[in-house]
Amino acid sequence: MDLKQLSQVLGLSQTTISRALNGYADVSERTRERVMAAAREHGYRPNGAARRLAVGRSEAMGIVYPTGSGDLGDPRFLAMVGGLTDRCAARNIDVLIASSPPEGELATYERLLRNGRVDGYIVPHTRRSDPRIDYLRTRRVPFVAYGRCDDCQDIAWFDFDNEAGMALAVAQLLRAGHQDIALVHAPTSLNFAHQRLLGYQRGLQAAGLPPQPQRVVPAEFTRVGGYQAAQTLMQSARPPTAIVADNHVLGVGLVRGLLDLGLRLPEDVSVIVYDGIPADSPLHSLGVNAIEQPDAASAGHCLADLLQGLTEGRPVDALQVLWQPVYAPGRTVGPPRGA
DNA sequence: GAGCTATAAATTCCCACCCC
DNA sequence: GGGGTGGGAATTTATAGCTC
Repeated sequence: MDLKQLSQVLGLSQTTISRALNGYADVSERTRERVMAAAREHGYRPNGAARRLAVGRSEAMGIVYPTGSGDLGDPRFLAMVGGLTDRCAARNIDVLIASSPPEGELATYERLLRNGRVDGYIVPHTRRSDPRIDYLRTRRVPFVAYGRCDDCQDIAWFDFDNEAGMALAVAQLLRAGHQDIALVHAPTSLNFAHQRLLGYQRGLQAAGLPPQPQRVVPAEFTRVGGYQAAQTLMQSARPPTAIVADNHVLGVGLVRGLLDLGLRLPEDVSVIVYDGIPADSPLHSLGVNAIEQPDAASAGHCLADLLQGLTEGRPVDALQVLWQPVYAPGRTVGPPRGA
């Protein structure tokens, strides 16, 4: 049943029915109740396409992820999306996930907007200099960055304190007696990797240790990257006594690589993985020490709330949220070998 | 084939009507 | 006269159908 048919059933205009159902104050309570009851009885639901046409909104928000990033196999990303979807669904907003080749991301953002498919965006995996953010800022499209960038004072964002988290990891290893700590990190064009590198340097500096650039190993943002980094570090003439992986994708590969080299954790080398080993990995049972960003689903809720705040016109500086990561003890940090 | 018109379904601005 | 109530018409974009 459509609006026209419902209006014929009730003997009221389409206007009155629409306003009664949408909570307008200039409809009497008696008429509203009558309309609501008839809508329930006849199973009336506004036609979504027509509604979107009339209000000029898609009532959907988008996430564009580059193909090959591995996000859809990432339990943390999926948990965040789950939380985001739950919160948006309660507001009758859909979450549209679009994949795009990395070189075609901006075109995908543009296409979804032009076709009226989304009203706003969540921008994941922010980069220090991020053309997606520059584009959305120019187009004046509501968006929330999931992560910060170098120039993010005037945008809404949600992030974890990556620098503090990595400094915390280094402090834990120092406390266990390690002085020779390596970092395996994702490309520092990604903002989180840049901040975690700063945290690593800050952690050493706080302990009065000199910078150890030879212990900083850049890797591809893949499990293979972590695996190769394990070999690079541990097959060198003087391997480190401890390693921190700056994310769980690299971390899984790193731990697999260390085990394949016949090394014992923590007797031969101590390991901390930022974000931890995902529960769906066979390596999860090792109990790898971690820096954790608790409750990804709540992060999704927060992102939805920030986007809502943006569309309600709240000031941007009230829409910048930084959560603190925590240290999760495990069984892969011990005293340095030979100690 | 080009150009114009009608139509779809819902929202919403503006206004008319009714009754106290 | 004014508040409460409800209706007319414009609006949105894509598309089918019609005329020339």
